[in-house]
Amino acid sequence: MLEKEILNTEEKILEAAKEIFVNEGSAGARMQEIADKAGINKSLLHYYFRSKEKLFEKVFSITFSKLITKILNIFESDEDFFVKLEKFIENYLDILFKNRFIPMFIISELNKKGNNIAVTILKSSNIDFSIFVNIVQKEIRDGKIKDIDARNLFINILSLCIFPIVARPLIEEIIFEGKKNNYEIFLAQRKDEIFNIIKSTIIKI
Amino acid sequence: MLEKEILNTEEKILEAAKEIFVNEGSAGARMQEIADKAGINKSLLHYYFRSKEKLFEKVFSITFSKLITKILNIFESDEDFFVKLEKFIENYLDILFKNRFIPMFIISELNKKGNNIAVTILKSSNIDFSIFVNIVQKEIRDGKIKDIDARNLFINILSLCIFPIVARPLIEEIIFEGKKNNYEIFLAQRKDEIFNIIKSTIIKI
DNA sequence: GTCTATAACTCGATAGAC
DNA sequence: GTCTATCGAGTTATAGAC
Repeated sequence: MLEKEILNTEEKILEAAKEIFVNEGSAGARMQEIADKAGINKSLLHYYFRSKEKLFEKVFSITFSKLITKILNIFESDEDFFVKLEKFIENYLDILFKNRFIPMFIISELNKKGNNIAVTILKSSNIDFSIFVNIVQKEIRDGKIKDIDARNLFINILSLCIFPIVARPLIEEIIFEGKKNNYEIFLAQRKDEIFNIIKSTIIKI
Repeated sequence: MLEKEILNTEEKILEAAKEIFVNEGSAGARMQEIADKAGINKSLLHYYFRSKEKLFEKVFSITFSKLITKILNIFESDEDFFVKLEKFIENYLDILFKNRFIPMFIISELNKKGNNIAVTILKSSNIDFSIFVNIVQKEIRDGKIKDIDARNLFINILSLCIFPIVARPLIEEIIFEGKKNNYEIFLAQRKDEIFNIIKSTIIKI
């Protein structure tokens, strides 16, 4: 019972902190704002997480590992590679669309100079990229796809999926003259576009 | 003479401010740091630009319009479309590589919530995207390229060029295990990769 | 665990001398 | 135009009551 109460407050804080940090960045976020959003007092934040820095560390770490897991695990089923690819693009764009500020947050924090907690977390996360490389190389060996560089494939997929989300304000304004609706329709239609582009880079002729 | 002195100080400030704002973001930047980098006193910043906000406005506006100009003007020559495309990718990747934090800065500031100066500047900049659309449509009419959506083409090119620069810390760590050199070699080799992908989306069969 | 009050500090901005 | 000194608002963090 007591334990549950603790978890509840802690979770409320983490949820609120995530929203504020993601929207405002580590430098722009205010402890007062996080406390307000969590419906608690400012000093409770320090009681649970000691400092703003430590709270940020926790939030970034959780948010980052969730995002990475979603990216790396999805190719691990036994289905046909092209089916997996299509599903991945479909699901991933949906996730990105619903969490549009997360990738910006991650990338932006990782690019900050100075002793960067985000980079420290990234380095200590030990992501195993070779899993993806092995899957791709198996497909190549089996003659299912062209002999391509798995690193290029990976970067191409992420670029085409993430950039339009991250650069949304720019695209919305320049291409769609600020019409939010048009941007969203266009984005939905882009799933096929992205799949076809990636397919054309790996398909055997 | 006096005028020249003014310009020099103003320029020194703008240059220093650009570096600090680009590296730290508007929220993370410190007036003291800008003053130090410009080799002047903090109060001089206020003398020239009144407030941090106004200084940011100036810096963002200049940086943004430089970037946009580079993107939109490059397709405006009379050369063959594929040649223009290849040159653009080549030049643009070089520019991005030398100014790796600029796109992150622009995109990051544009994504901030609240009354956002960056967005105001974007809206008032009146970028004419139709120039690009017209060029593409002419190529289509002339039978030089496939009947494609110019908006998709535009976003594909930018995605493939900008994302790898912006996501550099992530890519460098995940794919190249922190080896800076390997990332740079890989990026140089990607020029062809990007050109070939884009070419395959527009070439007539 | 949670709150109120407040200390300690950072930072943008201004006053005023030169 | 440029500098030194300093104010004052805003923020993180802590002390201490309940």
